[in-house]
Amino acid sequence: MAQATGDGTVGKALDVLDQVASFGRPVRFSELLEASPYPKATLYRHLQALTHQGMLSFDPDRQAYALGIRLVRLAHAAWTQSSLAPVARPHLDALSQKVGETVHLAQLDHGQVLYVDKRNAARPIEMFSEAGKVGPAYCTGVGKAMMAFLDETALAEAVSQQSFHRFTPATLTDAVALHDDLRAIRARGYAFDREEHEPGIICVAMPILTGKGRVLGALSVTSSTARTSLDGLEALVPVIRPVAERIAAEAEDWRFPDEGSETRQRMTAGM
Amino acid sequence: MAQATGDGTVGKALDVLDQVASFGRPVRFSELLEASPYPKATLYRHLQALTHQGMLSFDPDRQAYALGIRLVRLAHAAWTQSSLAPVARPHLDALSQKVGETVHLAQLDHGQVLYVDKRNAARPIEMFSEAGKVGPAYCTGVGKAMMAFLDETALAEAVSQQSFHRFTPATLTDAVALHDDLRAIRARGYAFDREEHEPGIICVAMPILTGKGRVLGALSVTSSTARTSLDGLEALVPVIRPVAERIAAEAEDWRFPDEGSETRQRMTAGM
DNA sequence: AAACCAAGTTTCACATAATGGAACTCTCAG
DNA sequence: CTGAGAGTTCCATTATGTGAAACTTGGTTT
Repeated sequence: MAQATGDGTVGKALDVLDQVASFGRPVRFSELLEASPYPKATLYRHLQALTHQGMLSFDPDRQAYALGIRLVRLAHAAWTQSSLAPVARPHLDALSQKVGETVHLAQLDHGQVLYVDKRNAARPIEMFSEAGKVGPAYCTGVGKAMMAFLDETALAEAVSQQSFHRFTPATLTDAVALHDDLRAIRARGYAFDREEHEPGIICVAMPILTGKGRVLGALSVTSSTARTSLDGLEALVPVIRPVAERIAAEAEDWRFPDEGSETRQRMTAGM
Repeated sequence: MAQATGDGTVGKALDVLDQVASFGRPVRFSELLEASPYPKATLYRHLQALTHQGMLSFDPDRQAYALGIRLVRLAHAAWTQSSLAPVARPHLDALSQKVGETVHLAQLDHGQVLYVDKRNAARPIEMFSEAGKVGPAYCTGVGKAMMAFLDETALAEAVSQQSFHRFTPATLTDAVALHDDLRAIRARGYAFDREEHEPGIICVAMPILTGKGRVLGALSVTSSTARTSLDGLEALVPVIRPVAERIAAEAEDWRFPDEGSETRQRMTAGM
């Protein structure tokens, strides 16, 4: 239901791409065929096209399709040219340093939370293996912080995409409970995760909003009930809020440093 | 000439995607139109479809298109399910620790070198802003190490995609010189970068090959002429080679830990 | 305020390109 | 050798993408 991809051929091809992604491992043609709404020939040609384009790679030994490295290249570009993530980087460094806790930066993607950066007080960030992860929106601080400030239609769509799986006793398991919490968040200006996703894990999350109130992303500080409490985290709000505001401001008037924009040929500095 | 995208509608749409990427910043419709081979309406519909699909994002304030965050999500999946990068991770850690120099892991993508991971002896890895970068193949250690072990047709294609720009006096500036070096590399089993890309920067690079001799990627240790010499780097070969072999072996019989593969809904562990 | 202009969006007849059933080819197992 | 399963190609049908041109919108000039 509500499969609703629909955007012509391109949409279908990207469907196939997602399908390959959803397996989380290289897949055989027949496995895809089984799970695909498309007939053999159609699926085949889409796989061909995507492979030819480098969006998929085909491992001839294993006879299996996997996601292609062109995606990594594109994502690098996406991350770099997104106004939010690169601008936020130094601020995340400073913030995690200051509060000594794990800091996340997230954006909303099809009703899900997508983590675009992270600072783990102790260990340094773990690259692609960490950033790029997605998680549920209805039971995470960042997710709720962002949803709370969506306009009506965007919110409705986002809510409809939530699965409301109960992870812990505190998980909000229906749209009504979620809306209540969102209302409170809107009034308060920031969100909490009260062990809603994982027992013992709590966080405060602050939305990152443009001057006009559009949601750019969210910022959170995560800790555990063993180390602190919700009150303890709330005490950090005066530290977190200005960081979020700063990031928003910088992201908004981020005028691109005029790099020579050669087509598809960005040189690296250090080999 | 040799624009050769060609794969039907999907290919064209991905062209557009690349075009947006090539700007390195959010772009207006008209800017794209100017640089696009496609007529207004066609370009417009492709942008619509891609945006709708989350491959592009449209910033309503700026009225500009940028790469979408869906790419980041897909790239995360690509990185995770690629057999090379995740398998290599601990080995890179160990290697950089051991040799105390910068270590790169790269793959070949359309004749260019794509860095998929990196360890910088001193500073921790710089995430998306580093991994995902592309560089020239003909004048880097990893690039030459990989090209040297391609089969004839793949090599011909890769060579044809080199730009042979002279970065330093040592840069190989034509196909003949490159072929000579590749022959030597094939004989020797590993490649050098003799300040060919950047003055003062040298490296040794080892290809990562499957049992059948297929190129999976390459591994390099980079340093500067101030700190060491080519001989000094060559002395590390006995350390590097087994690492490359180990990674190759593990990547080859990487049988995927059977995670529950829910479609498009991978849960995160720590909020 | 009216006229203008540029940027973006929609329309529509047409032609290209995607579709999918079926036939074909390969490879491997019995 | 025979059969089964997986993967690839064919081809008539039809859905889709195409692009010139008309239209709408928002901002600027006279």
